[in-house]
Amino acid sequence: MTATVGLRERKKARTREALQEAAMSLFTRQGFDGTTVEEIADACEVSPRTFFRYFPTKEDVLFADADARRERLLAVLADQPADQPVFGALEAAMRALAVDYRHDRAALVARSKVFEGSPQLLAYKAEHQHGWEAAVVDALERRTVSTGLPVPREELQLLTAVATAALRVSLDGWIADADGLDLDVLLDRAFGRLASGFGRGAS
Amino acid sequence: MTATVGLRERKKARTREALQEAAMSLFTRQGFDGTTVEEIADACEVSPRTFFRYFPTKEDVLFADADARRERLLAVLADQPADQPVFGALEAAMRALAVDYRHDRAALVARSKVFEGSPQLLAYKAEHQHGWEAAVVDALERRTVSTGLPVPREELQLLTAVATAALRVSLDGWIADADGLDLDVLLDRAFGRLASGFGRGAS
DNA sequence: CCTTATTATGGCAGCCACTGCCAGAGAACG
DNA sequence: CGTTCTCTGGCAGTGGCTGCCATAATAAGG
Repeated sequence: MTATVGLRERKKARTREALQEAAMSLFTRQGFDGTTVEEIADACEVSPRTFFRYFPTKEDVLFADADARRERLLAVLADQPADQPVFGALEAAMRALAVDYRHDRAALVARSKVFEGSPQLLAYKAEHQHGWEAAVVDALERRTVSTGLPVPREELQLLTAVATAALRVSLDGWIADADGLDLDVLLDRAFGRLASGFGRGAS
Repeated sequence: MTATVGLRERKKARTREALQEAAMSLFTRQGFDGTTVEEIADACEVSPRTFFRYFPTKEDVLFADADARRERLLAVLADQPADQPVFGALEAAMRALAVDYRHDRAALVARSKVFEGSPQLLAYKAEHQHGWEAAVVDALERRTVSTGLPVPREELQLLTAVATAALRVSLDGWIADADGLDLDVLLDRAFGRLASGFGRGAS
């Protein structure tokens, strides 16, 4: 175990990246379903068997970035001041995530196109986000426990689901680019609506 | 084309039902992933090839009821009075759906257990619900257009996502049976929270 | 250095979901 | 009764995914 990254780890990282890039490239050209693992592996001069040593499924090759983002979101959530209300903390976290997305809209759009082409892939993504929501709820629960103000778990679930929906709708609108609005504006609208409630809201 | 149901159609319906029941039975006993299509087909004395003539995927054998429910939900939505605000109509529709679920809690719990056992299946379910949300948004859009009060599509998406989240959280809580509360009570809570907004809500 | 333990990789065989194709058995219809 | 339609089964094949084992390369230790 060398302190500096050994030759082995560097090579692994390179292979991993190469697989991701080759996959994304092939997917955009011929679709997710129209691309076989063998093709991806061949493009990197690796055996298909090796592909599955890096990614448990063909889908997972598209979720490495998302996993990193998830970690960052949880970090942001943990960094929120203790006196911040739960929903406020959630909104801050979602906005932090949005900042991340804004950097590479083109990539997001490309990604979105790939996803659209395969129901299976969309399903996988939905499940991924679901697990992600569960992680957020857990984080919030730990947070509220430590502040001494217990919030029922079911309420945390609802809050998280709602905040996630706001982010999702905003992102979808931004990607579709219906009217060239900035992501921040869309987020302002969505969270604004949530804050004011639906009691006697829009017709 | 006989007006009365011919022998052929009756047999088809019976086979279809038999497949669904055999599948559910096997899934509960040995899990979704631990059951092959061949086993299901054998249990009904049918070839695996035939199974796929009734259901496009192994997963779909579990979604026949859900499809029927979706139709009913859209019908309820269409029946809402024109002066009903959008969110009110959504809540009414979700409550109608809940009435449906209440009838057979045991079945729902069993179903839920089967789903828990397979991430793939959960993914499929999530995608299914997503398509379902899209259908609701479309219905709402037609509705608001006909009442002459246009509501931006993005707002409808947010409303639908939020209402769906409320139903989902309530159902999950009811199934988990944390404290034996009735489904209606859980729905009251969830929709109550949504109505009052999150602006300065719970800590 | 040279030996030894780790670890990454490739290839093979195999399971299972799913599909296209074709042939045969039976219902529907005249 | 004959014709037509459709449901069905079997077969072959693709592709995702896994277990197993041999091999080659790297890392660790003397």
